[in-house]
Amino acid sequence: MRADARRNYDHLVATARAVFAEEGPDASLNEVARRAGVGPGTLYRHFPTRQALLVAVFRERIDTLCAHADDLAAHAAPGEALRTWLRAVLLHARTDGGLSATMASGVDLGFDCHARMRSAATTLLARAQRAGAVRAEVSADDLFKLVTGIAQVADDQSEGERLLALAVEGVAVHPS
Amino acid sequence: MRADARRNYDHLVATARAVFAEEGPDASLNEVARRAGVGPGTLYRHFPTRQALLVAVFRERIDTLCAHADDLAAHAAPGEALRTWLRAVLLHARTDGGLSATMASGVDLGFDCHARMRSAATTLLARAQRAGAVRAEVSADDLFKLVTGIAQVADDQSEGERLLALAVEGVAVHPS
DNA sequence: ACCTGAACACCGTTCAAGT
DNA sequence: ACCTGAACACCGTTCAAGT
Repeated sequence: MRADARRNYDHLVATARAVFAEEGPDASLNEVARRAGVGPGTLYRHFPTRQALLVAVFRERIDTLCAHADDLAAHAAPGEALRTWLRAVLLHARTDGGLSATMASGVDLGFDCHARMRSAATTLLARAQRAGAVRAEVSADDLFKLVTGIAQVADDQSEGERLLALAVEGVAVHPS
Repeated sequence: MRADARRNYDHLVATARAVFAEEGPDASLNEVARRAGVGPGTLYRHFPTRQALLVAVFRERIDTLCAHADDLAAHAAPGEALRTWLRAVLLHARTDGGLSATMASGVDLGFDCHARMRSAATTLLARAQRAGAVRAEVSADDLFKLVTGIAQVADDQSEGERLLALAVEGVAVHPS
């Protein structure tokens, strides 16, 4: 990779991060290119699709979430570890909406973003299920879909957490 | 309202129904106008916003859902009535995606669409709560947000119903 | 190799001009 | 009154021409 190409690549990612944060994941790609000071063609050369650009931007966040999952698996009670992680996923999905779509899309991207998230979720989920805290028939994908669905309709994080808690505990009353 | 205006209005609604069904709620309004054989200005004159057009299209469906709710309130067991209705709402929200956004948006539209859905939901919900079948702290808006969130991420109706059942019964295991 | 930016086919929206 | 459709400012995407 030539030096100027590398520089453009990095600068595009940084600019895209800012633009997505400001205007959401539907922001104009032409504007990203404009603000990065390159032609639109350069953006498309590096990132043939909007998804590709989103993934580049979110990569570290996904790393962070996975690390958080490892930490919780090592130090927190099974049920609470899963709940806490889902709230963290919700926060990220809400903050930059694109992450949400990216996770729920199921399409596997250039690198193993989806796979890593799935594996982090599976670890926490299996642990909670072994402890008898979560229904056996629940899958990691179920959880992602619920969280990303909630992320898309919640007006703010606290409403999102409320809905998430509702889904986790159940809308229905259970005989106790 | 002049006769040609009335005719255009009706034809636009019918065309929009078809176009939204084909291409989803983000379909091009210019194309709706084109297929209806009128200028884009005419569309905007009748429906100043996309929401206004969506509401006109979905009006009957909303009527149907409300009637369904009344029927269930009269004939089904409280908890099951609510569940059945939520599945019906999910189906409609999934079928024409716009209904989903319309309901969750919370903005009150020209006519009482949102209010009527809310009242239908509240009736079924209150009944289920009185019967002790649903948590007391759950609100009608909570239910709409959950259903519409699920509608947006579910790939098909059966997956949606699965997620809905999960949220209603709860992801967590409850001591019994 | 890589970048540029004009160009294309679209979009939503407006508004002068017509009937 | 109501409709028309050209016009404007955008968008995503491509691709010949440059360095």
